[in-house]
Amino acid sequence: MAEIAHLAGVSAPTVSRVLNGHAGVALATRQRVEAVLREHGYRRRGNEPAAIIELVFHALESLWALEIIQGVEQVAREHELAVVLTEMQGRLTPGRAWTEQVLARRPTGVIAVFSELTVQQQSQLAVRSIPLVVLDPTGEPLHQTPSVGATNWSGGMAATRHLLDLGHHRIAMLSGPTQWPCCRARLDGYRAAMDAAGVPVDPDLVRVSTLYVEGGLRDGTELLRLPDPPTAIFTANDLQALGVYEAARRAGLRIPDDLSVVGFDDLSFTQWAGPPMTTVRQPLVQMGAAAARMIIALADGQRLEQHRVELATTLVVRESTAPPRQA
Amino acid sequence: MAEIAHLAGVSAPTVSRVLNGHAGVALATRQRVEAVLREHGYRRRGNEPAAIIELVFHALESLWALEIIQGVEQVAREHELAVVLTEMQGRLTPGRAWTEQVLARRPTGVIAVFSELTVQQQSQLAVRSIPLVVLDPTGEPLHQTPSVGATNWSGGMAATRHLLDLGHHRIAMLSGPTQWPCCRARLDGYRAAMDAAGVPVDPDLVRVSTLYVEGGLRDGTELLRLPDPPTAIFTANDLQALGVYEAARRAGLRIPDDLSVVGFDDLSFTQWAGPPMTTVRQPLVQMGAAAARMIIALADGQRLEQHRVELATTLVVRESTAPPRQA
DNA sequence: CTGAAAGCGCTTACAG
DNA sequence: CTGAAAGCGCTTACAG
Repeated sequence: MAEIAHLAGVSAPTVSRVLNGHAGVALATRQRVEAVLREHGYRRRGNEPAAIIELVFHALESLWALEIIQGVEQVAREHELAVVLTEMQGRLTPGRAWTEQVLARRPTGVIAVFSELTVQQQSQLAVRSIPLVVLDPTGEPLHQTPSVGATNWSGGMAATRHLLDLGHHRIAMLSGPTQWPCCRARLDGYRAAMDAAGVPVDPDLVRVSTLYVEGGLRDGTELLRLPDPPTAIFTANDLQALGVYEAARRAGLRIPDDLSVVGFDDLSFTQWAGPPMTTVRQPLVQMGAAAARMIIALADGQRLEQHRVELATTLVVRESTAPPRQA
Repeated sequence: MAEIAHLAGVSAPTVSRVLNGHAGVALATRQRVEAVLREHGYRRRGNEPAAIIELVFHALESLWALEIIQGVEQVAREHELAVVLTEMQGRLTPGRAWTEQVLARRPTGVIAVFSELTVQQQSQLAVRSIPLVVLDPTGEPLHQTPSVGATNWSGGMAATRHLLDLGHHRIAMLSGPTQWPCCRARLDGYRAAMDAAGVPVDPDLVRVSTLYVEGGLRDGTELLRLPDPPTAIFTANDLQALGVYEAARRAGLRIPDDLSVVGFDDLSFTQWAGPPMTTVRQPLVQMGAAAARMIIALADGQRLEQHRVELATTLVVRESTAPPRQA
């Protein structure tokens, strides 16, 4: 520490303050010290990283989260790392309390799922050489933060092409909030497939909804009430698709006879839905495992081959899609 | 440490040597120091129990697990405790590696869900004053181990009475493995309701199945193929019920017109099933929270008011139950 | 916002 | 085998 202080041209107490995230250090000083700490891969003595991976979720609500957890658990188990799970009750950025506790635990690494850390939080981790990997980033991924995702654009494209191939033209897209890259990519994939097929996209048929059953029910109902309703709806996730199922049921429409529906994720219940759902599979377990492996590689001082890993999606055709009635 | 040294009439370096097991301390001195250390419950600084709750699951597969996790997270968050999650890949007893790692972590407490620890594991925790609470024990609950569950017997009774009240007589029960107390209690509740109504239980209509969709599908199919099939099926959990939905669909039967189905758990997808499922609600989030609160109380040295806590189940009537066709 | 000084809870090297 | 002294790697309280 004395060495760091000397190199940064400050005193030991100042380095101490930076390390512990205490307030009352000028920004410039803090940055200078942080730079030296980073260069030197500084580690407090006796304070090797704990055999812990921190796993933060914005929310723990759906099977989606559970599959990711399983993937992380799997790799963590192989490396004898404990998994500390935190849920943020829907918030996308962890609070101060979380940061403090994580820094105190000195984990081997942090995986943030569907969330983002502030620049300050990221630098606090970086200073302590705690690697960070984001799974399905919600913000503009900072070019430096390693992240894992799925080939959402291709998935959107495959789903839409499947519907086009069945003969559908009035294909609606229920998107998730488009500021989230994963949702935006699915929507873009849909548009790309429509364009490629020369089918114009009717703006009335594209809706931004929430990623829950309720969103699918509400916006699905509106779509079905249109004067010229869609014959097929591609949704941004399986929960939304389930909402569309319910909207169809209430409208007295049968799936797939009167309406085709495609989901996204392939959570386990989709195969037991009535009817079994055609959906785009995301390999969530593998995505969790990939993120954990990246953490381990980074903690080991290795350089990542790629900062952004995208695992392949695959279209799973089941019984919720069929040619349109008129065709 | 200075205090210990003073009380033992030695210097700090000597205490240090004893603590670190260094050679070169006279036996008598060592014993005197050790005695004082023990009396004072000396903890090297940084060796208090970690602010961690260990949460072990036999498996992380269903929303069932996720709700319990949420409850534990909630209480842990309030008390600034981290939750370390372990999945045992289906095994009901954790292995040696887990035990070693947990002992090294010195958690505030351990919650074992749908699983059991060996007597040795329990005593290793007890010796270190690490409290243990079991949620839905799978074995004969050792009378001393605190546990949390739901009123499964009453739930089974309520579900069955609901079907009887609708006019059903040929009511089947798809049970889970009956060596597990929660499953056994649901089955007993079913029998009790049937007996109370004076309706004899046809042994052909009681099956022990697995707690998964596949089990419900397989055994539900068999039930429906009986010469005199049931008009209603009460299942041991929602996944099984979903399997029965599929069995009915394949048999060309409509729910609830041709067959009534009651689930157990009230996982979120049940309200979006086709048709929305009548089921017995277990307050899983609260059960997780209750287990965490027991851990905190025990770690705090409090005595538990009761060693076994059972939270109330409630029947949620939706659209999968109706009077039998013949009635 | 920063550093010199003092303090903390140890451990180490050395003298006896 | 033991302790006084020095040292280590910090953190804290205070003065400027």
